[in-house]
Amino acid sequence: MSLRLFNTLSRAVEPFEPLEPGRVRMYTCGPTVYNRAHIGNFRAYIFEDLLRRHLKWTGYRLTHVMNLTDVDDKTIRASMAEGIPLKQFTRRYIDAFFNDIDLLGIERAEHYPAATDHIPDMIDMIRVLLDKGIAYRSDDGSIYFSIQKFPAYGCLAHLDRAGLRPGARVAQDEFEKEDAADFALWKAWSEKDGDVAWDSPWGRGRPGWHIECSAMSVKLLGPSFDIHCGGVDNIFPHHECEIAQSESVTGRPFVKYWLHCAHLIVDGKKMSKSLGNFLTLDDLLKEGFGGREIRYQLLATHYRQTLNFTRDGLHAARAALLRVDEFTERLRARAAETADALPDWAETGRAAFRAGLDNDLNISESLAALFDMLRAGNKALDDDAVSPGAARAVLQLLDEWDGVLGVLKPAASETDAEVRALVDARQAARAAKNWAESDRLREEIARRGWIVQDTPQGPKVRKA
RNA sequence: GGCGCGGUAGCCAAGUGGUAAGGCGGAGGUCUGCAAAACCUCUAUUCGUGGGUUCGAUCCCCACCCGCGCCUCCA
Repeated sequence: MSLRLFNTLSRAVEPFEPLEPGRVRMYTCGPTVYNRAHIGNFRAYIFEDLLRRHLKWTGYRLTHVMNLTDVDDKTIRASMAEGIPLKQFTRRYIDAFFNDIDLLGIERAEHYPAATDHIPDMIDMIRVLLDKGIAYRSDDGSIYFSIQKFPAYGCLAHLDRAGLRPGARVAQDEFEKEDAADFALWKAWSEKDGDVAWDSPWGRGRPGWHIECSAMSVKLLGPSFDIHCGGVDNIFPHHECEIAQSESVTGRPFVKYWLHCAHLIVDGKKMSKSLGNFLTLDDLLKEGFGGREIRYQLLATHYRQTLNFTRDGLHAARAALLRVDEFTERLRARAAETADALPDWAETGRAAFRAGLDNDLNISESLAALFDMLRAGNKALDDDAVSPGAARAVLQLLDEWDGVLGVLKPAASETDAEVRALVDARQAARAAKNWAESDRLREEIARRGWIVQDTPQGPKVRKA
């Protein structure tokens, strides 16, 4: 069975067939770089990372673009509040973003275009829309997209034009629009923008948010591409607007598969600053959790399901990963240099793992396959029924899986000389059956953050 | 008002018209100087509630209850 994905356009799971055989072009909405990203953002990026890795594992050549929104109301407001140039302000959060995704084991996309580097492309697109009579200029010099001119508007969100009820968030002063539902392609400069402005045929101003993604995706991936991802909140209006703009300009179908990631909640409640459960990666690292545990928890729930992020969940992730690590170590201790055939119990797991991910990235099925294999493998090791060549083959399989999950390999942890000396001293005490001294030394080692385990092969040390 | 999602063991979380994956936690056991880890066994007669369809429903249909999302720039 090959890959099937849920397409928001059809609201159904469809077989995945790229526009060009063997090649996938994918665009994912990236961060707005005005503050530190929160774990909800990372949930989306980790889902996209899983998709990306699985596509590569399947054998596709992949071009993945993730944009950086480095100009919008929030970036402008925040940089002006600090009194520093926009570019300098956003640089700080772009750096933080890359630092964070590294900590979470998120692979780099092929391109990270920044909106401010593509203003001319946006202007070109807007010009075409004006020429076609789809966009219009208002009195203040802003340009709007007329949704009346794009009958399919609403196809992604499955919203009727008639069903669009003006929400509280429609600014009251936007009287210059012909229709309240029209959206801005270009915003004329206003005092609030400070020195953030670009010249255009319609005067100074800046692009609207939606056109940024249309311009950069079409430029880097072409008029039609395979996959576009984002959080569910982007379905409307952002992605709806992208479709309207892009298809109006190119006359071609914009995106074949739209994939959207559900939100997460923290301790059963919506994440919000007022509830004090608004979490950034830094917050969790300060609490002593590692990027690997955080990645595991964010990864382990199916992407279309609301995820409940909890400290308990992080502890559960830590325990589960420890089991994986122990299993890997047991195999390593047994493995030969070269691999033989995979044992039956691993062959079963191999198929099940793959089937899970192919089924719209059903990670739960795949993790179940992993743990089923782990149990069977441990049993076989206990029974001394694993040949060195088989052990190597299973290690290779785990390596292959980790290419997709990005979470199975432990972070390298090197003991220092001091801890090693304590471990040696403890071994000496144990050999002398001096249990009191042995236990005291174990305490000593624990205080330095390490756990000693006595095994038939001698003591093993791991980070607490 | 419109569109849509979800309610499965203490917690997290899959799943299917044929009688409940997996993880964490918990209990007992094997092993161990003691631990730890690992392994074995156990831990939902039951899938929000009430009807219906069916030989059979957690899974399909209807109603209801509860929680949640979107309806113009929040992943």
